[in-house]
Amino acid sequence: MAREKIKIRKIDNITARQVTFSKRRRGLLKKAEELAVLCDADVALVIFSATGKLFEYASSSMQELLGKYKLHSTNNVDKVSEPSLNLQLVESDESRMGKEVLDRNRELSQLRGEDLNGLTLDELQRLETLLEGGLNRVLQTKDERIANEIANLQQKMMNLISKGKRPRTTAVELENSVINPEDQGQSSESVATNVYSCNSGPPPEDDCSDTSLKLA
Amino acid sequence: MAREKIKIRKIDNITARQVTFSKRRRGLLKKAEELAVLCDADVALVIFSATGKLFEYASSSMQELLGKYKLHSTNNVDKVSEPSLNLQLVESDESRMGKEVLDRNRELSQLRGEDLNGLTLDELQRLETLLEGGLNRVLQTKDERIANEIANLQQKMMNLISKGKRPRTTAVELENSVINPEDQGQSSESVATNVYSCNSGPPPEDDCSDTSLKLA
DNA sequence: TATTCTATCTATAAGAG
DNA sequence: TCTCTTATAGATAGAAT
Repeated sequence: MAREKIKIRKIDNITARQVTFSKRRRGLLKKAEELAVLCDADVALVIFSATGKLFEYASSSMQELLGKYKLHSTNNVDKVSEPSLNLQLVESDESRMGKEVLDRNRELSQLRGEDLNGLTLDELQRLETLLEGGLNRVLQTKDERIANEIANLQQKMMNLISKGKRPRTTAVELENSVINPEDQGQSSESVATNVYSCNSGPPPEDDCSDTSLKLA
Repeated sequence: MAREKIKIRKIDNITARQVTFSKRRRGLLKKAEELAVLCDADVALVIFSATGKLFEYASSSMQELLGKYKLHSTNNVDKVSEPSLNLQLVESDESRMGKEVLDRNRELSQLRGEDLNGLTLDELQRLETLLEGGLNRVLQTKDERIANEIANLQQKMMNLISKGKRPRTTAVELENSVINPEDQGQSSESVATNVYSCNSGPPPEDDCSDTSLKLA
């Protein structure tokens, strides 16, 4: 836009490139602000020079804007935090955590109160997907944990049984017993109770209390 | 930069503002790219229109750039989590919920990956409850939003109908029509399509296109 | 709304300090 | 590296479509 027309490709001459960077950077920042003001838009602009220096503009809070961006963009927060498998260990980790914290913070503040009213339908949709994904992961982990605990308990019981106690259920019956996932999330005690409930009737009081103590 | 010089402040006329937004947005995106190419810089640009629509440019991966930004900017995660904006309401709210937010933050970062394995069953249970609550709030807000949009559209349609158009569905039928929540989050147009789908058959082309245009 | 058409206004490439 | 100057390329306000 000046004396001569130039092609849009990396400027070879280093000095010229730096000069151009300085000029155009200013222009870009200015125009970013103008757009935000004139059109009531939210604008975030981040520029890193080739030497790594940072320049930025944000019409409001950069954090807010980036958080909002996260909601709109591929809500793959996980995918985002994963890809840096190869390089900078500490660095990428820090930035990842920072990002995570920010994201979560924003999400939390949104799901906490009525901030939700400020969100668009699309944003709500993304939040929903996000929360659902998290919830599913939690549920899955919980179920696995419970299944493991139950397995452990069964093992312990079988050990006891093999030590001479007279079982009210055989080993085979225990293995085939169906555990109701609805009754999870409690202590070992309640799980044990659950196992007992698979029997046809309640155990005699003496043995029951005895076993419960050992399992608790 | 044209017929007349304008002052850099919010354009009052809505139409003019939108037109300007469209033009300047393009210009800004173009210049962002030019700067990146010419000067070998890393540039990230995020623009939200006043209506919440997202436009973006990133010279490389937006994720990488934002991560890089996090490192350079206030490396301070604490300062970041405090961005309680500018309102007293928010602030008091923030301090009141401060601890809880921090806790949830930790929990949420845990539900991201396999960190869940470090949690006890009880902790998982808490997480589950938390997420369920948030999810419910999001869903409720979304449903309300959708219901509102639908109501608006119905009102518009009824207005059209009352202006003499011969309806294929009566007002009562419209009110009783069941809207499928799966099809939300889109423009008025798609919702209108949805409403039409509640009819026994597709509307004649002439009227359909006519109404669609007026609703869009 | 988004484009197209101009007349103008801005940004900026070169060059000099 | 930044600034100022100046000529020119580029962006865009307003109007029309």
